[in-house]
Amino acid sequence: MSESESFFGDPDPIFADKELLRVSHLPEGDRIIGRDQELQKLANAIKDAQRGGTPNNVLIYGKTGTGKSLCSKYITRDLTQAAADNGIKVGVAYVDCFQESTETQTVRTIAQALNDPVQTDITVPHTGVSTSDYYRRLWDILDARLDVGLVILDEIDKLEDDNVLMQLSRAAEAGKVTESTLGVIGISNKIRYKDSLNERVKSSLSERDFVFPPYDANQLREILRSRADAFREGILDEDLIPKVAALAAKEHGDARKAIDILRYAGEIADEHGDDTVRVEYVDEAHDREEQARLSELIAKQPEHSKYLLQALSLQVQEAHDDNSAIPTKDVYSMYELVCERNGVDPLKMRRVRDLLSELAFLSLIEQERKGRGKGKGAHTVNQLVDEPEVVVEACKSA
DNA sequence: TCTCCACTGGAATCCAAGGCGG
DNA sequence: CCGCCTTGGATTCCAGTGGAGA
Repeated sequence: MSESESFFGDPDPIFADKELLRVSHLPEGDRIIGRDQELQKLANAIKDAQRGGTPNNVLIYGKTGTGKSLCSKYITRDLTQAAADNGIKVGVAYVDCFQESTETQTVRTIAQALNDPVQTDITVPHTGVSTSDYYRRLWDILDARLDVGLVILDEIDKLEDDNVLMQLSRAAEAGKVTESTLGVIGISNKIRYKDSLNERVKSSLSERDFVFPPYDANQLREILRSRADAFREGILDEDLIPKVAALAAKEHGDARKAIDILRYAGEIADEHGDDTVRVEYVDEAHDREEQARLSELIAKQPEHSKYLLQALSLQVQEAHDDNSAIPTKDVYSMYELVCERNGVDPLKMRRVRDLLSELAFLSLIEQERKGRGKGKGAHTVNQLVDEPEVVVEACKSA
């Protein structure tokens, strides 16, 4: 790559089209690997929509990185086009229930995604109106500009209550919408999710359910090869893709992880000024991937949760024992210091306990209740799941 | 086995931000 | 513009818990 000197610097020596290595990159149909059956089943479930009929509601299960979101997005996009050829207007709303976990937020997001203010003359404000108002606007939007609305609820198990599912799945029969119809695609990591639903929602929501199995090493290898165009010709070490695929297959067959590791390996080669992406970079790339995933999760947390994580990390470091469990009270006093250092007012104890149990729910920390003996009552101790140094680093970058 | 009491966690309440109808 | 309503985060209040020490 040294022959093309330019005032604007050399072209990227490693990547030809890095976009291909973004996880959100939606490949063309022939490039979704090893999911032909699943795509066909999904298509069958919702195919009525392309003639304006009501699609079946679907629940999809599978571990992270098994292509659930990808296939849902792909198939709904395909359906929207096929329907448009029949003169049927299909709208797709994608909701990440991790981010929009309350009923109000979910309805609002759906309404915003399906709305076109110019066409419907309906506004969907960010705050200030009641939940039922959001519902009413959503129904109006559906009737006004669509024949079929498809709602993808990703990480559906993170929803706080299932009222929204009830409303969505029964919208048509309850006469909320008359000119249009509605289908729901729910995506869950937890295979037992269905058991937590009440009977009515369960029967209407999971008319069909599918399980996406983890990718095996062969499929992962193929997936990685299909994205190898992201790199310049011939710079990948021969054993690189098989090694990354084997690593990811061992860890739950997560394709997203595999792609991320491949990208990091490329970046490491770039930093070393190396013109080959060597197989030796894989371990470091793996570390980076784990750190990045943690940072991403921590970055999504509220400000004070980050301070709490920092406080807990500091105490664990002070204790010189990565597995030491810190009582909530001690975490709180350290947290007050962290807040002071950052120039913010600390939250009260009660609120902090809520945030801590939320962090425990996300498996960023572990909590255990302990007794303390006479006159001491019960209390909770908190433990970091990850290395304190890593957590502190993640909090800083977030 | 009983008791003690700090900590837990549910519930009520407050507050800020923001839309809506009059 | 004003009063009223909604949501969601934070605070306040308080009854209940639970396990080591007696």
